Amino acid sequence: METAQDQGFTAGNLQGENTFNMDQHRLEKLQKLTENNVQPYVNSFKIPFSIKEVSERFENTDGHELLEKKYTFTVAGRVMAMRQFGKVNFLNLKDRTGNIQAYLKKGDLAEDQYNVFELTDVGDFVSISGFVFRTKTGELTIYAERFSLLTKSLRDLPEKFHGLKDVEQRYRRRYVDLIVNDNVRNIFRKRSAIIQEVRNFFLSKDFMEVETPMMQPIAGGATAKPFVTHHNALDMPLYMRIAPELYLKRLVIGGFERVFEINRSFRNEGLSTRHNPEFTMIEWYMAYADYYDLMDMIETFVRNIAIKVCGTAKIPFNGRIIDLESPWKRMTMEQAIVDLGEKGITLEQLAEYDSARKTAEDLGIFINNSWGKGRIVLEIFENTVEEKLFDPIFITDYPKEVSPLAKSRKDNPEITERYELFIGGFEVSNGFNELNDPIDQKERFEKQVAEKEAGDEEAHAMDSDYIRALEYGLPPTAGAGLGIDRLVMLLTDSQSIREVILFPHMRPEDAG
RNA sequence: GAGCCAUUAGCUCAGUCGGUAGAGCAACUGCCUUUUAAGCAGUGGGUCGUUGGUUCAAGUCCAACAUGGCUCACCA
Repeated sequence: METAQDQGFTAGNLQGENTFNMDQHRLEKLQKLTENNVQPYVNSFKIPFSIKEVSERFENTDGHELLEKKYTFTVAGRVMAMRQFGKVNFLNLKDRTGNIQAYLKKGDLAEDQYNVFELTDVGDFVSISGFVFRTKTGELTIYAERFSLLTKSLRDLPEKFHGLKDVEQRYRRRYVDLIVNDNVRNIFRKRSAIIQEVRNFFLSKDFMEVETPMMQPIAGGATAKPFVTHHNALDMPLYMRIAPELYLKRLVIGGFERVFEINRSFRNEGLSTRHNPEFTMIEWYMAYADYYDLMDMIETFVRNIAIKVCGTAKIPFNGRIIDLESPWKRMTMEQAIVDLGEKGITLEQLAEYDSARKTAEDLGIFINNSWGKGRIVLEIFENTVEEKLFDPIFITDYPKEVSPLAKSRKDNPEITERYELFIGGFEVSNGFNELNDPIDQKERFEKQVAEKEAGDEEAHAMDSDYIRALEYGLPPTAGAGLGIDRLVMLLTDSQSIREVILFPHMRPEDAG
């Protein structure tokens, strides 16, 4: 049998280097185990039942019946706590489904197994076979008749009571965070459930799930700086996608009238509690629908997901309750500025460039000379209204100037048929009737290209193939994106996006 | 990119006016046959983020740097 020593992996030489700062006592135990021909890392171990299956089966069985019937099971998991009490020992075992207590008594176990147990630490993976009983306090417990070590852990877990709190260490060692902080585990379980519910909703509406390129020759579909990479064999630059939008609409043109993609996108911008360089969203496109249909869909599925995942549509967030249950408000951007923004602003002030600019400047908002009225109105909205939007609200009638891919209204070409959804003070979703006039689209791209040449790194590049695709004909289509990370933040009462991303981006630990 | 705050034992944290580094948990050694933040007695554990500076003397004061958090800017 190959031992740790054969692999040059001994306590002695690890202590000598001590590169990994492992616990010396654990290394000594590891060495003793290998000296006694006990595998500290077994190759394979299979168990028929999870801890939850065992504990749920007997949760209503009283102690007398358990002693009489002696139901015997094998469980496996990580040792989370050990309490020695004379010749008996209690340990808490944890697997993906839950916790159960085990009881080990010296003399009841074969001596060689008890010797292995004595070399076991909190953090090790073990398996225990025995019958189920209840302790004096009534706690369901496995009475160990067989014990084996499955995997030795060489590092101490954080303290049992306070756990791991240091935010930096929690993100850098998310695995430890997940081992000891059940609330963190639950956030990511909820995240997974939310994504499944989103997927199920669209599948149930006859949408097709697709995958489009993450590396693109032209990064389009949003206003954002892309990450750049390079393809060696083709000797060409490639951009990490900032949105899947233009590819998804090509698919609608190709006849897939209802498509969605749960996608990771990448934006080369600053980090914040609401921005991670890579983030997850869902985009969906639906032919023969308009942006009112999109708003109806979102309201339905977000409310239903909240009920399914949180058990209620009135969810706690940042010390308040967000009401997802009542019908969601819809309001035009200019009306929102008047009703919800700084007092004293009128619709008339927002109607013309000069008065809108003066209104903005009076509010201390910086105005670039190249901006038109639409951009100025958006700035006023973002500065005075956005953070106040706590309960869900759809803001509609976005200016054409800031909506290069949305269709203009027939009665007012400067306004697009578009909404943005705000919940909890930030944007969660954005959707609109898709611009399908290739000539109009080409003109808007050209305008963006001019802005790009003037120095705006976030302006759209010309995507000639997309124009060509539109020339074949895109049916009347509505499309939307919804930030999954932000939805998860809302439904888990997380104030930082990094709390809902398993491995948020960090600078290297050893920098400098 | 800017401002503010933090960094002390494996973890959670104290550390007063600048005067030789502390606690709890964890670990280790004993005792204890139904404990559960078990208990009792004892032991070991530190480059106080890094590098400079001031001072007789720095965890403590100053500066720079590193990492993180929050706020702002950019953005979804």
